[in-house]
Amino acid sequence: MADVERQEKIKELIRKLPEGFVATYGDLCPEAPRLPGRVLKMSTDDDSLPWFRVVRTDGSFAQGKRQRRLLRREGVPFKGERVDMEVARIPGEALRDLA
DNA sequence: CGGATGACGCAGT
DNA sequence: TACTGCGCCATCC
Repeated sequence: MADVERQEKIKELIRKLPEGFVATYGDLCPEAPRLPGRVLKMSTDDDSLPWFRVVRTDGSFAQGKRQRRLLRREGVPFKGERVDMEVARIPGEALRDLA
């Protein structure tokens, strides 16, 4: 089942996200940008997943103030109401290189 | 089993 | 920057 594989890999990548940094849905799964979102939604009970470190390409995020608070608390750089992607983003490739 | 849905991305307007 | 349309894929109905 390649489908499950893909979803597990996404979770795996999310777990690698360091404090203070973020990745986009596209970074987690380029061939299906919507999948990461589905995965997170399906596992909102999984505490091991730093879901708030996953944001959109333009730096906006899906979980409003709640997510903003968690990000700021980690020192993630902002640009207005959006994350400063130039500084905080960890591209998909780089993320995979992290052990 | 076909169509709608969604924590999306991207190009075009 | 905002909104639109289209593509993407696993789930839902």
